[in-house]
Amino acid sequence: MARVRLQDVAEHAGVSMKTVSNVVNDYPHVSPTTRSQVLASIEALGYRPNATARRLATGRTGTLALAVSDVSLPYFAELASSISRLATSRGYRLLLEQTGESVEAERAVLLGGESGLVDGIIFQPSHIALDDLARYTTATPVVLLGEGDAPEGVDTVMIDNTAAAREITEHLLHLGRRRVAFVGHEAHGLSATSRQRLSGFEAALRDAGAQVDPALLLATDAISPEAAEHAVGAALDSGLRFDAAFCRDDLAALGTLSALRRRGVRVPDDVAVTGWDDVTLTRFSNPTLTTVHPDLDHLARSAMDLLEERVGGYRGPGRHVVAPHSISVRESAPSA
Amino acid sequence: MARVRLQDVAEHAGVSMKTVSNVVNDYPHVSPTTRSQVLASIEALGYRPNATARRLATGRTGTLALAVSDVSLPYFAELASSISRLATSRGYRLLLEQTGESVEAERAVLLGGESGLVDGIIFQPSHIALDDLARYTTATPVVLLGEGDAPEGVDTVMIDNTAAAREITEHLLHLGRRRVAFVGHEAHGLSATSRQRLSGFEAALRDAGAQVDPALLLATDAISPEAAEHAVGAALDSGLRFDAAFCRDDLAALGTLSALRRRGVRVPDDVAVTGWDDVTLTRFSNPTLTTVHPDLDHLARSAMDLLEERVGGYRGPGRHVVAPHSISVRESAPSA
DNA sequence: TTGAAAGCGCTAACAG
DNA sequence: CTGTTAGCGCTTTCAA
Repeated sequence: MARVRLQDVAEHAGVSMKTVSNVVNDYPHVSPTTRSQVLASIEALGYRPNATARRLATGRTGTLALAVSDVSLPYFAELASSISRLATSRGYRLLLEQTGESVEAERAVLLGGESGLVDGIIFQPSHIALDDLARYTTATPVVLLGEGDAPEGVDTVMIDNTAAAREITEHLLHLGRRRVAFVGHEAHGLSATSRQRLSGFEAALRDAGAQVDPALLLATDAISPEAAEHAVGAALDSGLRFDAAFCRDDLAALGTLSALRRRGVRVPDDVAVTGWDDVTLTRFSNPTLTTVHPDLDHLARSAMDLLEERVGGYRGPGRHVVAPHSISVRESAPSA
Repeated sequence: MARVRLQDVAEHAGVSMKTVSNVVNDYPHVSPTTRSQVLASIEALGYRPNATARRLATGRTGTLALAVSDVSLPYFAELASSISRLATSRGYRLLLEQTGESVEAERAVLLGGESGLVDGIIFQPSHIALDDLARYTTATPVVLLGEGDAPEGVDTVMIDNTAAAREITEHLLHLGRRRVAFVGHEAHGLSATSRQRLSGFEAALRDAGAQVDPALLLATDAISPEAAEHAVGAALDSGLRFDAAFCRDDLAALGTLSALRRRGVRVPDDVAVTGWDDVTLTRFSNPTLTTVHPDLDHLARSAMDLLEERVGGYRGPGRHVVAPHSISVRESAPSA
């Protein structure tokens, strides 16, 4: 499959490489005759420009990276879908990186492995520490997603986790619930995400004069519905009682619903349940799920905007966009 | 951020570019002294090899593309996660492409836009026609996923859809169900996927002497739980009755469960429901979902194997791997 | 074991 | 409006 090069097209058309290049890149100043001639040659030879060579020559890769822990998690899947669409519409390709549960992998994202491969990175860190983040910041523009502190000089986009946590807890309190469990934070090594949600949760309880019972903080050893089901199940079996469950995310909520159902506990009658992320399936669970709705569109768009500015050469201080959120009220914790 | 080049390292270390290159690429024949010297210089200057330049020089990109319609769909999300992990473990990066509902986009995947960007493509087509597929096959190695016919010479990996459809239909028949609806195929322009599942479905019904009632083929105008909920809801409201629903995929099944629940129809007592794909959430729906379980691991691994052989230069005829499947029996259509 | 130099395919000054 | 030419940063014969 001898590849056809710009050179070959030039010869075939009897013009210079520059002219072919001009045609390929839709340069304005090419005579119509020449243009059609060149186009004919391109067609005849089946020429396709080599993206790699172009990259090397221009220095722009036209590629962005999205790094999340695991795209099989519905929230990240929806985020990836959204970012991918946006990237395409703005003329970028999208490289997908999964960091799993490994801090190493998160570091590698920042170090960029081999650099020069992408113009910028949209990165939702899960486990890496703040100072690590700061240390590994490289020349490649980065926008941080999710929550947690960010090193100075780095752009971030996130919803106000603490406020959202407070709101959805208040929603539970308005329902008259007083023994509210928190489900799904990490048993060891609390993530920034969990920390913020917990903090809003506790603040709301305190403000309402409700008790914050440490026994009601049900940690899990994984971010998964299975782990949540297990944790909630074990708690119930040990005799623990509560009338509401604030779940760290929709997946934990799904596991919680499952644990409750298997034990004949009615939702929302006996226990009201809330999730976080408002992924599609929350509208199809049984019961449907009350959950925090982040404005994913706004989030994705902001991230792309900030990143494009950095790619475009912006060198200023870190910007911090707070994306809007709302509470999607459904059956698992209806309106009062 | 003046980039550090191989050249710079060479000068700093007082050796030639070739030597630095040798060190960077772990070439065997470099004297330990030289090596450590070079490594020191690399460290000192903070050198990172430029991937693009390397690509241009070697011709290998070290990148694979995965093209699916939409990664926010759970099955594709789980597929992408799996393929991404595999790709990483084999030393590739993964470019994510979403084709949405557009045949154009699917063509573009094959044409490769600008080529030379990836070594190979794993592609699950949704809408493109067979002859289109054949016409647009290019120099870039491709492995086709999903179902449907493939042009000669192209590698494919899929489960035996027709057989799986037959099996899960038989499961429903063993439960004594006789009026089985089919939910979720396209109203216009049946996809190859739907066609095969329908054909296995109908074959099983016929073999059992059950009736194939055209009124029970509930098409939807999108591949989504909403669309399925709508279609099933409309059918029920119009007085249509059935005792089982074979859903084209898990999302359609979720929508079906929802429609049934809203109308007080009990699952599985009144209507048994089955899905397809066995995505994570099927274990947490209420009721949990009986569904076709494709061996995703086998599927992903096979696709990678075939692709790597092609990338490695294999030019033989198309291979066709049939990945194993099974039926995951859960509450929505329990064992007889 | 290491060095010199010729590309990989394209872009972009700079001339013409 | 079009041609010439020098890189982009790395790999890779071929010599030394």
